[in-house]
Amino acid sequence: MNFNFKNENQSLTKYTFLNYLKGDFFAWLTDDNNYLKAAQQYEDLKKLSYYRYKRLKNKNLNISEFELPTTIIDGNDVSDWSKKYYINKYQKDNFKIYDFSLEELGFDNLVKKTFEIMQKEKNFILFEGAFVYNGFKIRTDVIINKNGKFKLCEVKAITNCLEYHALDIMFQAKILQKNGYDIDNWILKLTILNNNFKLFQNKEDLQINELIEFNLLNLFQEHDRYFNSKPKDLKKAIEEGKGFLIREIFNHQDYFEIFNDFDNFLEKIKINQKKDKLPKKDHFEGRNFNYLDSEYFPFFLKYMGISDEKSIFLLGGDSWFNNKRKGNFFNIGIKNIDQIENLQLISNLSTQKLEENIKNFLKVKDFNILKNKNFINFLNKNNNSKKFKRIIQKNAILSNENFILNYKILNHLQIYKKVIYMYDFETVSQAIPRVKNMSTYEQVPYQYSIHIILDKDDFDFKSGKNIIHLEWLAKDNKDFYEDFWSNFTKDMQKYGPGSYVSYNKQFEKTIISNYINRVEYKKKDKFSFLLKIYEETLDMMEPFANYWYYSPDFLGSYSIKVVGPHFVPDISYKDLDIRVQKGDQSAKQAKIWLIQNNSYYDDNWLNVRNAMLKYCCYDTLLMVAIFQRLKEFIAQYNYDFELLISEINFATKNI
DNA sequence: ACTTGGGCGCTTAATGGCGG
DNA sequence: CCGCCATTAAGCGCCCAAGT
Repeated sequence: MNFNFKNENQSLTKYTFLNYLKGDFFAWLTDDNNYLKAAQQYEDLKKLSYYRYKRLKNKNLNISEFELPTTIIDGNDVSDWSKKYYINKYQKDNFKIYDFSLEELGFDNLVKKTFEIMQKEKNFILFEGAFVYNGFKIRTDVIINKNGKFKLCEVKAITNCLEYHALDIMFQAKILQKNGYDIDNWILKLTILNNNFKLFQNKEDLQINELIEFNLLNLFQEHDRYFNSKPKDLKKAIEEGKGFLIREIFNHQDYFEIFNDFDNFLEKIKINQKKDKLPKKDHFEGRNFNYLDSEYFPFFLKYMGISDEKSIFLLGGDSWFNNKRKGNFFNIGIKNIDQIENLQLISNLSTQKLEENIKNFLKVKDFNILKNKNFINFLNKNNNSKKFKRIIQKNAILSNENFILNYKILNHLQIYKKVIYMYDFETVSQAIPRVKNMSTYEQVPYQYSIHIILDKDDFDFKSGKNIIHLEWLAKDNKDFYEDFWSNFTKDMQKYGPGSYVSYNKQFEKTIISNYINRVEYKKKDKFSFLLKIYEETLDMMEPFANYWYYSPDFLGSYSIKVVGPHFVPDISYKDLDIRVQKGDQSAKQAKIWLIQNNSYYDDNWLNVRNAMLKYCCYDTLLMVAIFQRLKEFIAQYNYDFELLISEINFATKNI
């Protein structure tokens, strides 16, 4: 490899710092200059983050809203409203307002301007102040000065705070300290969204933006704590003094050295970022293995020479196979799936509760357990195949064969009635809701698709025999919520009673229950049918989530996007409109449309709408296809029910 | 009378799957 | 980014027996 990168004008920001905590490789690659030059050599990198490459290649390129990730759309939205929140909150104090977010002076000039305000002014609110220390540039979301006392707030479009949020704001605090500010006497707060917020419809005639403003002081909350994971009740947890003070991150054992010897650490980062090629790597490092979730992960593996075929990183679908554990396995030399053969794949606790013969059975090595009749019968009878998913997963990969519990699947398929309604909701969630009575990040349904099988014993998804497709998509962004439900209620009864089915029913059930709870003051009987759907909905995901059918192709996943193509590889995304092809694009289109409120309703929207209609039928059609294939598959077998109900007789000679 | 430690069951934390 | 769900790991109080 004789390829050298010359790095000029590197950008050192708080993200450089935060990324470096995850690992030097990751930090190096997330530098724009480094990335761009590396991408010229490694084609994979271009494909992995197409928009990033496109943006960096052509700096003058105007990225349209359609190309912005939804997190950016929400981030900008929350940023805008947080300013109104602070202006509103300190209205009575008559503070001076400085907003540098739209200034085009260049960073150095902003630093000077910020410095002047910080020195001379008293009683002000400053948005997007600029500071620099030792080459590291930061922009502070909000700085408030009240009678000489400073307060720094970091605004996040989230409803809880984790360790990396604490690191984020405390890095800024450290830079301010190095600039000579006495941060020990500053108030440091994380400003987050209040998930109890509701866009109450107090006055009928208020426009949406007026309504948000009306509820504004309840939209945000400030606090100074972070948690290892999200508490069920954040408010209660804070009141009880749970969690950790963000200030204390300086004394956290993992970060103590960094913040105590800050200058030295910054130098280490600078040296790393200036390296002329990708840092060589043969093991995973960092304080955690979170960076394994990065979009660049497939590239990491390839660069480290890790083979795709039997890598332990293929194992997923189980919190036990978390990135940290897999990374640690790799570091101690367990790199391939066959090397985990001897590891205890079931927890001690689970093993203790098993019958002795099963325990012995699982100890056997070099034994094709997935084909063993006794094991299959044991799982068919005991409904606990999910407990053995690691074993199923590992052996399926090693033998490259499917694992099937016919009896379980047959039982599941027999529950379905003659007429089957396969339904799917398309929803959009926004950090700050634009639909009346909605709360932060609440999923708003704007589109549904229903495939109806008129006779479960006589249909075909390819010819369309006995298959009906119904769909609905909001026509404009005004008050579509009620229309959605009245149309859905009507369509779900159109061909009489039947089974109601969705994939991962929990999601659809939540959407329905949100609506039912919201309108309970209205006549109950009007919603009795929705309640019936809520209670009776079957889950097409069940055979896969419970490992009754497992293919090595699944790699631990049972998402419809993995299971669908396994059964019907001939249905593909190829025919779909380019505008809704990529991942979550459909939801993004709707989100833009909702956020823009009334301004976006034009011809462009109508084109997008047509594309969205085309896409929506895909998932429900897949459900019909999966149902049909599963039925055909099971029909091949002759069932020996005598065997299935007989005593499990373990052949001791095999143990 | 007091301390210590193992075993037990219950609760809570941590992780990652699913949908969007 | 959200909520919800499942599994596993860790923490806690409790009992009881053995030791000091």
